Amino acid sequence: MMRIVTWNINSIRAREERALAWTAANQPDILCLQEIKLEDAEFPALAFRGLGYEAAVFGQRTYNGVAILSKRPIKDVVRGFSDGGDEAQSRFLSASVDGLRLHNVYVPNGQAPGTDKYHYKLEFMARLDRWLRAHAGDGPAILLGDFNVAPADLDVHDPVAWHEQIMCSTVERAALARIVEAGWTDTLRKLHPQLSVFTWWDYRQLSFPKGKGLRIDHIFATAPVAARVREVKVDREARKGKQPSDHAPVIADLD
DNA sequence: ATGGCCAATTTTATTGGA
Repeated sequence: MMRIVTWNINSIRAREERALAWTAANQPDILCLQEIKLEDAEFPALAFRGLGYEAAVFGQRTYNGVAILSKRPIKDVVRGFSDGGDEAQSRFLSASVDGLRLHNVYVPNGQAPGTDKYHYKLEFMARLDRWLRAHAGDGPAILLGDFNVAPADLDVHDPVAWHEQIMCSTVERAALARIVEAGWTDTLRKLHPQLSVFTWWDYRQLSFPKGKGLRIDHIFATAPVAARVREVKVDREARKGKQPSDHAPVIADLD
């Protein structure tokens, strides 16, 4: 059994204790974090080492930053796309653990359709698509993280209210579909085709207690890995209590 | 059984998140 988790932690500094306690309790083999919001040197690697984890970090202060934590050795780390393009934002970290390739991504939010940030988001997704097609290869791999896109109306608490809004627009969904169609399986949807389940709830307006969420954090896998997936779930417990992240962890258990 | 934005910086306002 192998447990792989993605979690937008929304500042590891603000949530270090919470992240450590959750990790100790849930024992992921691999934990991929987004929005760590600090530089590599400030990442609490020692604290995670105390729980038995190695860390690969592609940090950035204030915004962004991604990390991979693993019980087994992390190899062949790629920080950013290293494709000659803009690396001003730390949003992509790729590495191998026991022959399994992991691609941890934090897609830009995009603010609102039509804005500069929206176009940046679409460019980032096109760049991710190109990078994966060029470098992902055909071995066992997982693509996971905060994609900031709800793939379908089933992933939205109120599809009418969110119609063509950020994270739900037709163009964003097409950009994600373009990435996925290269050979990635949405592991949660494979196991739960009709389940309404969310991974993010706005801090405002009692969104979490009211169930007003979106499914924007995903774990995709290539076919041989997807065949090993036994369960995928969202840990809503982690969204409760004092000072939670606005995202909940998504957990995939593989044979 | 979940709770009325939050985190970081530019810090007593502003920016970005989603």
